[in-house]
Amino acid sequence: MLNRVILIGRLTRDPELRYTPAGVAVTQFTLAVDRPFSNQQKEREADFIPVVVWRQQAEHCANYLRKGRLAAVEGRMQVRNYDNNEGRKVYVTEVVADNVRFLESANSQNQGGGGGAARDEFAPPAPSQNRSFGGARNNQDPFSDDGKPIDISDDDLPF
Amino acid sequence: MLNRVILIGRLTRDPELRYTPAGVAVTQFTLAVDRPFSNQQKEREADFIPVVVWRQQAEHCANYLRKGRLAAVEGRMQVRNYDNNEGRKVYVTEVVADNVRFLESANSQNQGGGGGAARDEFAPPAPSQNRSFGGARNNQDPFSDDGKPIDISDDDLPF
Amino acid sequence: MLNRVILIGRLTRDPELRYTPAGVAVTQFTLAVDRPFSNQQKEREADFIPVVVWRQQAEHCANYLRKGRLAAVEGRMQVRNYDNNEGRKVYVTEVVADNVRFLESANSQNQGGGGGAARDEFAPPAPSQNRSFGGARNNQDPFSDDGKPIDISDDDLPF
Amino acid sequence: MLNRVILIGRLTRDPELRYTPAGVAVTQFTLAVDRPFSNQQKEREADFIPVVVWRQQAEHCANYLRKGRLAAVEGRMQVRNYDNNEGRKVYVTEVVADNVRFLESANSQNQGGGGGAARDEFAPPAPSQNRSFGGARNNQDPFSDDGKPIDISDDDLPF
DNA sequence: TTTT
DNA sequence: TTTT
Repeated sequence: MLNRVILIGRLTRDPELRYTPAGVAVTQFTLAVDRPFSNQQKEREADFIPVVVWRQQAEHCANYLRKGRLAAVEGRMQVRNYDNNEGRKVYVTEVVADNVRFLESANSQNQGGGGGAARDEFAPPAPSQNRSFGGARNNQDPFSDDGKPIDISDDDLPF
Repeated sequence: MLNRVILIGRLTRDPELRYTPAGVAVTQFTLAVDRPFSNQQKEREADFIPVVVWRQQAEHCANYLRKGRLAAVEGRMQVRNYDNNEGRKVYVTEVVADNVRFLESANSQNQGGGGGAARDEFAPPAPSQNRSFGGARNNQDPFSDDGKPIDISDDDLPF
Repeated sequence: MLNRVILIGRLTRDPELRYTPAGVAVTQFTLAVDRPFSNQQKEREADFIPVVVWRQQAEHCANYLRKGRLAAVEGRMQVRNYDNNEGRKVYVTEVVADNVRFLESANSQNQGGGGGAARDEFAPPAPSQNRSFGGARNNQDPFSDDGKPIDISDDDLPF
Repeated sequence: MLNRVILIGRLTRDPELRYTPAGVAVTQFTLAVDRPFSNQQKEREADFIPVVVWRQQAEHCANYLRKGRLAAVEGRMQVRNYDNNEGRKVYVTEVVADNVRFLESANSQNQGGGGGAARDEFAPPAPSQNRSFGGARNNQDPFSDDGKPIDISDDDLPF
């Protein structure tokens, strides 16, 4: 009935932009959110929370976010499940974001490094005809490295 | 850095109260949270979100919440993982609540039914010595039906 | 940059539905939100928080909410100011809701009383041509009892 | 019953640290929170939201926040009222924070400037005996520039 | 009275 | 599989 999540944390990797068969943009990344206090102060701890962003914001995230950057995410918790290749039900919990704020600009000290970004971080997103074309052409499985099903479906669209 | 979740939904079952070896109360339940809109309006959908409550609120929840009741939960998202019996890492996402509100009183129409509740829903919680005794004696695995590890540890205490 | 409020409380009065000159529906009510703990446990305390709802939800609120009912409100804090009749700047803080949940149905025990509601609480909202007509004709000041300016403007529309 | 606010914005001025007669630290500042979209895109708009922080976090804020800095604030909305010198009831709405996150460190480009900060931003807070002494001695009215009553009372303590 |  |  009401489902609201707000997170501030850092990207563990560069975001991954994919497209559904119908050409809808979707970006995934994981946010490392430090816990307020570790139990016995042993080591510092964080929760690693998967985030999904759709449509125009997906492209903004892909263009302006990078590994290590600080971001605020507002959305809702979603629990999906599917049967893995051993016939076992696997549950996946993600935050479906409807609002992402970039809390560090690209000219901060925190460049994510690793060199050789082919993509200009400040270029506006490519025109949408191109994007939906490119998107439809992208036949890699979007979420496979998370053990999620091969094909991202337009049924997953949250709105 | 910031991690806040607010949910309103209905319990899918009666809450389960357990105790850590050190005698700390912990209650688990799952909240069914209706999604704002199903994609193609096919059938009604909900997210089923596991909630963990600690200490005094754990006992309040066990005493006053029942299957089917409406509740508001405020807390943070937590992602745990453990190795299952096939040596595979399993990820568990829960909401660790620091605030639970009961939005339906026990004398509402929505009793959860199923008859024969031995426990008086309006009785004050039993004295804590008894409870922590009983708790420490309870050697069933608390989270087993979710595929979580047998023993709940005091290391899981959020504060 | 990010502005999110979530409240659960009870209406202090029946909601008031008005219309802007352009015929956009807007409803106002005040939510009494109990404080978690009074300071010295003297008497029970609450915050009385003004809420504004626009468009379709405004009409739902007017139709289904009543004084005393429990509701959840999600929105953003807004601070307006205007010059009062003594030429002094007055600040008004409200929650502009984008999501209102009715936590008690009309057939609960909590009817708000006062007798003689002419409006059927479960009737669907009147057809929109009528409403916007009636709205445009309603030339009472919408927010006057709160000391707010006489005319509600279409400039106040949040989206 | 539930009252939660999360804001991200920039301080409009340096925070002001005061102490209650009993020596409890309290800091006030205003957060400028940009609105998601101005109505007709005329000019950019923001809400200016007063924030109050108590105890240890009050001192952290006074030490590490400055005008112009980005911060995240988590807390609850509080509506106070008092009678002004014309015998008129004035309502004051603030966010009582229980969690403040500094989203820009002091060595960012965004120094707030204005020269001559006597206080070292990275020095740890002064020892608490001194602080509560200094605090108790501070008999200026803490909130006077907001038109609030002269004396801040220990009754205002939220917990 | 307002911030980037 | 994880971020500063």
